[in-house]
Amino acid sequence: MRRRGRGPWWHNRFEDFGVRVTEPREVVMEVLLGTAEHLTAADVYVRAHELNPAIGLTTVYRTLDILLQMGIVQKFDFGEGKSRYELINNSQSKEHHHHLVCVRCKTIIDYYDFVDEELEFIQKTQDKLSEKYRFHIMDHVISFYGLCEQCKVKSQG
Amino acid sequence: MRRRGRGPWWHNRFEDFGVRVTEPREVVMEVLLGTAEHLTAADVYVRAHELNPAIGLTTVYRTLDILLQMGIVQKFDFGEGKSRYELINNSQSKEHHHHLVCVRCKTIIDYYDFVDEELEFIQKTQDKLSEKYRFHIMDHVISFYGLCEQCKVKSQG
DNA sequence: CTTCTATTGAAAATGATTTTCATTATCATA
DNA sequence: TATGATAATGAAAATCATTTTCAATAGAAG
Repeated sequence: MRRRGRGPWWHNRFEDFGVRVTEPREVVMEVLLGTAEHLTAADVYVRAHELNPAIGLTTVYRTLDILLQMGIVQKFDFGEGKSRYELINNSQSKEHHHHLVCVRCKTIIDYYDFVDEELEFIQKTQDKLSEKYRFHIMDHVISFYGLCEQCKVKSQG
Repeated sequence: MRRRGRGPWWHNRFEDFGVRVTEPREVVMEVLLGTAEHLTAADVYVRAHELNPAIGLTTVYRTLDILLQMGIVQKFDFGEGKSRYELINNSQSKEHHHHLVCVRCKTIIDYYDFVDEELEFIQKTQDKLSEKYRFHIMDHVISFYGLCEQCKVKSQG
């Protein structure tokens, strides 16, 4: 699932999208591919910078936005005042997960469980939504909000 | 379902949460109760200001955060660079909805459909998550990302 | 090689949110 | 009802993520 023509898979995606494959964009992809989870733009910048110090923060922002529009990354906002990005792994993959957010201490727990039920539900909903709103759905986010164990205890005290 | 003691329902919630019921907080609640959908902090400020010009933006932010922690409002981030707030209506209510977000033009469509399937799925998942992560879940958000009709067409051109 | 256009990075601008801090309001109790 | 402790407030300043501007550069097509 790697090369076709001459380069990694995303080269074709860039081409299809009508943008050039450039050094900075390659580096940003490299960073995203080489890491685990939700990075902020600044995180990406720091790592990209290690690989190639010529790359600027502005370009990182711009590249992330392009990747977002292409459906290659997903953008999250957890109310931290900044966004986080991560590569989209197909919904079926084990990387797919969602979040439990504590509204008090703002802790975020990733959970990878219960994908079966989710898949079934998402499939149904997605199909209906696509049709009704003529929307091409590429991805989804599910987040639960509440109190983590510690904050729950504090509430009662 | 209104008064008990002397005041609207949220007075008790404030009390339970250990914070005072003050004029600015009442006004913020009034604004939220009197409007339809997702307001930014600035929106709330403007409206609160009309009702009582003494109220400051800082207090609006602080109040919204308290309401968030109490589970009275929900905070949304759609990647606009600012958050939006709205009162939480019970999941079963007709007000409950989710969002379709266009990653290209950033348009947001609220949808109110398919609550039945959702309720079933959410119930199951929520119960399991609560137990496994000892998390007290108060609310959830489901968002779909993709391309709206117009942007879909542009992509193909 | 030349031209046209996309891309880039630095710096400045923007804009939302938070922090600081002195003042004021509120509550429980003397 | 007066009082002292503490919560809440608003204005201004500080932060910090993100966007815009703009001149310089790189890449593709001829």
